Amino acid sequence: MIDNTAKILKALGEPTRLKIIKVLAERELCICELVAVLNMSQPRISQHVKVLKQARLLVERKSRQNSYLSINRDVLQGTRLAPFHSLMEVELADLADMQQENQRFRVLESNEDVIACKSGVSHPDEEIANSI
Amino acid sequence: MIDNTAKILKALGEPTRLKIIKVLAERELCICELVAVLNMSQPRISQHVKVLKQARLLVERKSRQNSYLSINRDVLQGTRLAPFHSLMEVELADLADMQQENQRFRVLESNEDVIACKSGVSHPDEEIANSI
DNA sequence: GACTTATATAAATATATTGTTATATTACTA
DNA sequence: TAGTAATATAACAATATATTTATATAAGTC
Repeated sequence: MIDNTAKILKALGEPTRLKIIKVLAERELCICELVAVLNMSQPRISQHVKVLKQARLLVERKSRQNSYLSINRDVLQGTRLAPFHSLMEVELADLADMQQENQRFRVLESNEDVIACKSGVSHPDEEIANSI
Repeated sequence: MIDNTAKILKALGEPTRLKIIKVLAERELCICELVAVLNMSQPRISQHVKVLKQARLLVERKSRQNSYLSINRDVLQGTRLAPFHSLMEVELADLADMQQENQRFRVLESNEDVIACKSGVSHPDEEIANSI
């Protein structure tokens, strides 16, 4: 119990991982979208996601080649760590630490890399295929 | 906000520090008592306590030469991180990970080192001076 | 002021973590 | 099944962390 609790708290106790959690609180995103929003290298995102998955804080849904990550509400539900709770209650748009991330998140659909990743020539996404 | 939250979660995300928090949830203790309960070296305890104080999770009360530590309820109050919350709700006595610590905690008053530390020849503690 | 005692800090070591670049893997598509 | 795209992993360097032993500091006593 001590070790598992420490593992979960440690997984949350890193700025990049907190940002991933905070962005995923908006909605499910795939790795390439996290890369675009956080403006970090793909291995860096993958490695942090791995830590969060190992702590069972994220769940993964595979669709085509994409890995969609979302918050595991079962583990995080009813959390009561005040500062974390405060962090999660603040709107992403109001979070001074994440202004750039928020900006990129808002225009995600026009991000070239994401478009290439999600609607690439090789396998157009259902939704995008329908909406275009 | 991100950085401060990460700092607090990171401070909590280490087994020894979680144990310190869990024991201090029972009652205020000085460093030498933590040393006795957790059966760890004094520098080790002091260093972890320093991290917890820097994250503002502990507050310190000085009495004679002793530093009494207690949980900063202002920071931890209303926490909502489920596994941490669960941990704090379990009785120390029921926590499989801390059976030995619990045992030492229950007999703290008969621990030689603690007696020496708190009621040493040089400056008997009020309470002990009264009770002997 | 000399001597203890409680705690803090320093120095050293071992291990862990983070981030980068390069490469592997896996799933799709043509 | 060859090629490509999305993600994972490996190898490495840089930094951070945890622990121990030894020593310093600071508060109390005589």
